[in-house]
Amino acid sequence: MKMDKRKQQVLMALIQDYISTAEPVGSRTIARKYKLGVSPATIRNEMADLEEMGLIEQPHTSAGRVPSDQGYRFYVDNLMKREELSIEEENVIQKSYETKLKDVGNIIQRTGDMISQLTNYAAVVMTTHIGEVSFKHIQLVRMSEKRALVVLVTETGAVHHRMIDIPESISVADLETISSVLNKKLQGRTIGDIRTTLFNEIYFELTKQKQILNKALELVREGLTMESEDKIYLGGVFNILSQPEFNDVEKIKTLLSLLEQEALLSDMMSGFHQSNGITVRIGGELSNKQMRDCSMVIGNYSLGGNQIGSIGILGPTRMDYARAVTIVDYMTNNLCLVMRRLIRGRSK
Amino acid sequence: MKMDKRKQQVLMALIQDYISTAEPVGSRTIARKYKLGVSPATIRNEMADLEEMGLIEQPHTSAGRVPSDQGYRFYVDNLMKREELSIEEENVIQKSYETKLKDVGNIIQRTGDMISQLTNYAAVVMTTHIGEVSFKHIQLVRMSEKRALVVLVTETGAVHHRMIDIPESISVADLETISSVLNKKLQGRTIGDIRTTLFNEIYFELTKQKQILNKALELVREGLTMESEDKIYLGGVFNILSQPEFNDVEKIKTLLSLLEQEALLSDMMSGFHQSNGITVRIGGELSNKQMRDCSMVIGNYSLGGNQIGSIGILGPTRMDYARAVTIVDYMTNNLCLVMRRLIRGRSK
DNA sequence: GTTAGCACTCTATGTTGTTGAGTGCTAAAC
DNA sequence: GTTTAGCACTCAACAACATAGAGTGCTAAC
Repeated sequence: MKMDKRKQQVLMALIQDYISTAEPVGSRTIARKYKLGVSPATIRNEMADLEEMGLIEQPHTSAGRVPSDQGYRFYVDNLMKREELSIEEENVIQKSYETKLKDVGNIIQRTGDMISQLTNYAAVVMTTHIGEVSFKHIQLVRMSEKRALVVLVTETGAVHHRMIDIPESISVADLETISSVLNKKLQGRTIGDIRTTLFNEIYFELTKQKQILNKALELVREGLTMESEDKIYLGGVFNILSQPEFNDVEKIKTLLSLLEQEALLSDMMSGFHQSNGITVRIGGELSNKQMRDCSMVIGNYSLGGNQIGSIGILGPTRMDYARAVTIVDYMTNNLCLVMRRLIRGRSK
Repeated sequence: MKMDKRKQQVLMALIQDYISTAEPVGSRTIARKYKLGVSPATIRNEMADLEEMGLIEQPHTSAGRVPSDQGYRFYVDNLMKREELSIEEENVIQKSYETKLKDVGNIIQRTGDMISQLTNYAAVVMTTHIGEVSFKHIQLVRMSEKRALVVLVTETGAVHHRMIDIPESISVADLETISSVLNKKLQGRTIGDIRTTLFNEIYFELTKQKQILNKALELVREGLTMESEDKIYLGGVFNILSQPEFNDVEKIKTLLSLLEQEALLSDMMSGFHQSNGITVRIGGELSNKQMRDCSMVIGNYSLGGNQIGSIGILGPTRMDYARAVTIVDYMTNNLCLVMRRLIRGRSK
């Protein structure tokens, strides 16, 4: 079946109406509100076609139509128009970053709060796998005879830490030496680099400098593999409970139990590190099938060319995609500036 | 009115039954299930008295009775018997801590997971105000011409960090010097100490050692006042949604919007740093009146005599207080050992 | 002081009827 | 060939009503 102009108009009208009312949309409503210049009967025919094409569906015989996942997909890909944020909204956002920025966590949290406030959906903000980020500083702190804390600072100002075992023979001074050698050697490399290639080199350097046990380095290596300890901020969940599709306690429970699993969230957010653009995952397209009532709009933010994290908006499939995309777009671009401000200081 | 033995028995039976069934309890049920050796009619009389005393109430005329906040209070203070955890449960808990402990956050998260799993309520675990904990290491890392990152490691293995402004004239070497002087001077002091008393002393030392600008120290001071950046873990919220008192979407929304505010949570948890024991806050006793359908059982955990955090169980007022208290008790004590293991390494 | 008996209350549940929105189909109009 | 008016039909949502059952308080007897 051909997707002619009018079918598109009908689909567009239907989706827009459904997005704003959450009620199945009938032919009469479309004819009346969206002035396509044809009668309800004609629209009924078009709708029958659209249904056959799998773009819309009927909850039950005597109800209006509702967009299907495929319908939303077509809308997002072909019909949707980008919006702009209003000046006031941009001001609100900028203002929220104005108070002293203290650390990355801070920024992430504010970003998430802002998003959920602006959209009335839930927001997910996460920092990507640490491997892609440049090394800034490492410090080994001796906590007891057997244990030390590895503290790793990345170029982005993120701090990772982890406790490791140390041989009892290593002194505070030794750890200091190790720290300083590492700092010299690792300057400017990415964490990924370090993990995979640099070890032999450093190992050589260290044995030359001092008779430190083989084990020392292995331990540092162990300390460095802080596998994917992404920080995830999730907020505004209660927002999406206001959406009429979630007035069922069972659904809320499932959703919440899923959202509490950070691994799962992180999973859903990842898988498109490649793209610079914004990804929209609709209903069943999400990696987790239990989330089929939800959609996500996801974008990556970067610093100095490296993608260092993602921003996601989580809402019902009946979500205002145009607005969500606009906001993710704005926020990802903005985050880059804000991060730079955190690290470089206020420029003006 | 006198609270005689039998009234207590009736109250006890009523509360136990209500806790397990969530249904208003009638006189017949008590007579049948709890074998007090009297007829329903007698129990009705006793219940009328208990109601007059404000310990139980009637949702409506033809329903059974339900404990009031006061009723639960009496139960918790006078009637409730401490339980013991079963050996299996203890094993499960111990096993959950067995995999490599990497940092404090790790431990806190596992503790929270464990609690919500064992109780089917929500768990809140937080680290207390940093001021009470001893200093271990400080490091200033230069991030750009104008900015540096202060990284602070406490004796408990917690890492705090914060970005500060620095004068452009300060070099990496200067920061290194400052770091090392600070490290020497601050060894073993508590953060609170440092903030209030030690500054002059260090200031003197530093000016003697090197001509570093006045500003440097002020900045460190600024960096140190990381006010109450408590980390809060909250998990298992979806558990408490299974409780029949939360099958109302409105209630869930209110609850969730409250729980998303960390400040509020932190508020509810604090206010009894004094006590070593376990605090039970029932319904309206909670600092936030919107939470009157919930109760919390809260305990503090400590390390080397210092209270360094709190554990809380959040459930409906109709909560199994005996079990909650047992679990909080076990977990707080256990956490002390686990923390020590994190820092000292496995002892055997 | 305790208990059996009884009238009374009130929610929860199920039944039934009604309403109204929306459809698909047909035949006429354009 | 496309569009539209008209109409019979379907189905969820809602309200009105009836019924059952759990539980109470009171009274009078034990």
